Amino acid sequence: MIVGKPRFKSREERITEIQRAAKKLFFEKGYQNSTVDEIARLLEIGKGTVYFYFKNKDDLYISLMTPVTEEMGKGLKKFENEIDKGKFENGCDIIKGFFKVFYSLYKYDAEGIKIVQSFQQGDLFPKMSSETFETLNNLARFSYGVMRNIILKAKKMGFIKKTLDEFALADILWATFIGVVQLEESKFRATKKDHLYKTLNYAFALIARATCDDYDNSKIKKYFDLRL
Amino acid sequence: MIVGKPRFKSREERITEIQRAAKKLFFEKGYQNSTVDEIARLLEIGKGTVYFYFKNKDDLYISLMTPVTEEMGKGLKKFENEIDKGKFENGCDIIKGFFKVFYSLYKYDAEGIKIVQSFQQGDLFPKMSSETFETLNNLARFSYGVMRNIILKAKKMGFIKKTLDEFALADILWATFIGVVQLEESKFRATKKDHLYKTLNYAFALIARATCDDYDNSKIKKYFDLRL
Amino acid sequence: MIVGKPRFKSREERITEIQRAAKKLFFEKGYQNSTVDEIARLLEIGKGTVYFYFKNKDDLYISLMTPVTEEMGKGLKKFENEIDKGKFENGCDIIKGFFKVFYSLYKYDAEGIKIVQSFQQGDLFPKMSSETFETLNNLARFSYGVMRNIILKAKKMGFIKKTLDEFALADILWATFIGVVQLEESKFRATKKDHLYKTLNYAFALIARATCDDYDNSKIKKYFDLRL
Amino acid sequence: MIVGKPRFKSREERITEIQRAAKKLFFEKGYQNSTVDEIARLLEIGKGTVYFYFKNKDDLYISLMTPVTEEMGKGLKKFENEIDKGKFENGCDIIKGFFKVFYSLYKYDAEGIKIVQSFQQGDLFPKMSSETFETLNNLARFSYGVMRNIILKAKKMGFIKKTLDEFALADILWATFIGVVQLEESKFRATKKDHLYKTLNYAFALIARATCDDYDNSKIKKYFDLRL
DNA sequence: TATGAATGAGGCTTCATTCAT
DNA sequence: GATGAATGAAGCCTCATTCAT
Repeated sequence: MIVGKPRFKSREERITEIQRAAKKLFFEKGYQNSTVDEIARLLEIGKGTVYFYFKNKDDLYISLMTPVTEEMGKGLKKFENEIDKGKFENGCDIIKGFFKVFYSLYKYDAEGIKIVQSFQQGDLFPKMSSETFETLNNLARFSYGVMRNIILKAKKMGFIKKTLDEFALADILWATFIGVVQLEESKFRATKKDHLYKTLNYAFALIARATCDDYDNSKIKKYFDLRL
Repeated sequence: MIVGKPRFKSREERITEIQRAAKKLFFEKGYQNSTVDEIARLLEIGKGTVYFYFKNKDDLYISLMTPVTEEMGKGLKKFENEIDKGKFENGCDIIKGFFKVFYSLYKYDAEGIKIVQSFQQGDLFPKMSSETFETLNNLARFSYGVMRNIILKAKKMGFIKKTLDEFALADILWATFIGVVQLEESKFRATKKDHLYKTLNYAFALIARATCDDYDNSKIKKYFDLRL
Repeated sequence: MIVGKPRFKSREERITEIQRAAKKLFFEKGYQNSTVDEIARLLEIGKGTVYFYFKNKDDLYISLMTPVTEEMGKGLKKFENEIDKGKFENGCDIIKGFFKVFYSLYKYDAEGIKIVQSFQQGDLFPKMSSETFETLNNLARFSYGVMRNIILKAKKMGFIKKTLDEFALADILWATFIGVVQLEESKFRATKKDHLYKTLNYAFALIARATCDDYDNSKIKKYFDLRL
Repeated sequence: MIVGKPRFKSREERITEIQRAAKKLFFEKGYQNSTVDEIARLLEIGKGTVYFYFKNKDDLYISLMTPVTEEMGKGLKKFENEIDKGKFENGCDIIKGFFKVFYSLYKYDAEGIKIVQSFQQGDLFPKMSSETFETLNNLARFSYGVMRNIILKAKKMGFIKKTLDEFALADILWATFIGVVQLEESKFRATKKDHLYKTLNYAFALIARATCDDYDNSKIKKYFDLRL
């Protein structure tokens, strides 16, 4: 049996390296169109090495969701803390805060977000172990919890209308983010024109205007830099 | 004239039948997890028959997008005509109109929408012939055109703010729809609770409030049956 | 995708053909050293064809046990019937009868017997579905039942000693058969000399002498053609 | 002289340790279903260490046959010596002597016997170097030689019939042992009831009765503790 | 001596697609 | 038109073996 020279790297390096390559491929061609073989070839490592660090292809795939999911939790928590410290002055500011957290997330890991989306689309359910499913769901639930808390605080501080439903609003904020990302990426593939920032900003400006009690156009102008 | 029962189903019938079965399976298990064999078995027809009517599996898959895409075009066109006939009285009404078109579309063909989404996510690009791609893109562009026209008309009629960007708004309407559908379906799989109508209605109510010059809460109440 | 010409055979033919090839390979090289690929190549059929008729490699393997197991049941049942018809005249005759059933089984399907042996050795337990396991166990239990019945009848007819334990004797008859087959095959591989018939006959002659009340050397001579 | 604890185990210790672990695994799950990794993990040593002491997996496997094969040779030789010293008084005693050697062998190393069996079944032939094959064959031939010698001596001493064929009888003794072990282990796996001793004893009692000139039931009773 | 990360040949299995009937 | 047996490329995964440390 012929075995090539092993070139050693630290566990962390390898894992990151493999995840990066996997993400690149998954992003370009979709999960099902990417093969483990290709990931290995891309890194010039053996196929077996991938399986040394990940139980199977799905495990690798799902591991890509964790960083972005955790990052979202962290970002939202930090956001909440800053609200507690009085760093936000009105509702527009709060909605802009959501925008910033989400857009940072996109900048941090666009591929990861795509994977979360495809996870949400349910294409992986049959293949996932129920533990993994639970882990991911817990992370997601945590983020939702923080989002709702933030909305409740904003209501209490009189920044947004007290009549708003924090469950619906949290859903809509996230859904809008995901929907716009998906749409703009699709358009980008066809036209090579990147309107993500602009459109996302516009969408959150609309939400700001709709949710803030005391809004006037000057605030929209200030926080979103546009006139509605 | 008396005619005996036809031994074979008509071309149209067969095609519809196969598409229905395929859609069901694709919806339940995803494209890659459904096999042509399974589709045929579901219909109790031979596998070869599927290939008689569709060039290949991808062709079948892509064909499922057409009805929903066309239906959207038709729905929006009809909407536009009704505006021209003066059937809408204000901006809330218009946004509610969009909601109705989109929600009808969902009722008409939820699976089809999922397929459009996965198309937008780019999972099929490598497999699609450029002609098919063009056909679908044209249908999509048509719908976008109608949406923008409607927004322009609403602006002209003074129903919504003149400062609004019809390109951004059309994107956001569609993105919000897609994002909410995806999110709520994902939640439905986990919780079996269906909040789609409620959340979608809430989202469009927010957009209505944000976009209509003259809104007051009574109109939101009237058209969306809720208080913001 | 390039697909070769299909050459059609009847379901039965194909199954038999595949089983024959598999048996040949398994016999020559053992289960684990035979590949599905090789079976297909041997028959000049596609690998997929094997999987069209057998759920998986184990299923194919296990299917090879059925004929020999059934044949044994049939052989023993026939033997029992003949005893009922008074066709056997003494204990030596009965033991010779067992010899004949077993040796015919070997002639009928030597490879199948080897597979039964390796099954008994437990190398397949982890891989077998519990239903298959049950099916095979039931067939085996049936044969054991018939063997014990025959022994009981022989006791009742005064052919063999009444003190004999039919459970132990049934076990020993089968164990001796299996043990001798295994040993002589092993020797055959090394020396190319086939002593199976001779040794098996000798072994059953010994058992005959040990179990029959009324034996004398002339009966051993008559039924086993040798002097002890 | 005071000596510090050795940091590393001695060569002999390591080898024995690895063999013990390997035997345990091979016995439980079969050769092909056991991995080198698992053996190493069981011992909490590195996989490479196994390869330091054994050329490869097959080498390790085959090495497991040596102790039991040697032990058999020793046991039979000791048996022969005792016969020479006049410690056996009749044929039943001799056959019981064989039983004792074989059953001790089983107690000494049941797993080893299983491996010898699978070797006899030929599952390892393709993988074995011809030197190893020769070594093992020589050991086996030696044991057979001793067995035949014992039988010849027993004949000369008038303990067993002079007409008996020592070649056939040696084969049958070993084959019966192997066959019963295999059968009873198989039954044990299914029923958890251990009848090995009982059945083996019964089988050798039958052989005793068949081979000894002067037997009467009291001797069977004395040496095998049962009535035939 | 001992380790364990790395390798890649090789096996099993799936399934889109074809084509003789 | 309709069928389904046959195909084989292609993918996933295992694991014996190596070798730098």
